[in-house]
Amino acid sequence: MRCWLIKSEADVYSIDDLARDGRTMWDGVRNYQARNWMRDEMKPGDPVLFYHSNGDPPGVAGVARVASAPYDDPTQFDPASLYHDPKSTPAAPRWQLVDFAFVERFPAEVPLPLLKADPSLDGMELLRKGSRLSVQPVTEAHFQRVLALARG
DNA sequence: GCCAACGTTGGC
DNA sequence: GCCAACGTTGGC
Repeated sequence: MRCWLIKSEADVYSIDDLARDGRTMWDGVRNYQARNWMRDEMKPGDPVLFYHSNGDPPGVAGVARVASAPYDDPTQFDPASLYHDPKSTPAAPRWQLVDFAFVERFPAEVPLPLLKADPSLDGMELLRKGSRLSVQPVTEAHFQRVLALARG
């Protein structure tokens, strides 16, 4: 089992939206590295930190878990979708995704400055300068540390 | 709103 | 295959 982190802008799709929906299809990822993690490495049941990017401050808002095997992102075939990819066909799809299910919402977000200030999180991909990957692996130690921070 | 970091595209 | 131009992400 591996641990993960996914990013979403809270005003686009937040942990509260996931709590309401129960589970969701993580569509629209159009970065090959992020796709590869979902397609090749994620397993149902893997725990996932849910990060709100672009907040003031940004921070980790809760926990989800991988809730499906990978499958083709249907939005790539839909000309009406923002995520339509004209170079992608059902016979040769480019983009795969997984579903995520709600696990918990933290009482308060763990803010990015707190993560940055924590020496035990050194090396976390999220904290790397210039890191933009929206789906990324997290070590179990880092995952547990974020949970500990969330529980104060 | 600014800008650094990064990924992708396309000309050559 | 190189690399400049461009678009996007995301913190500040």
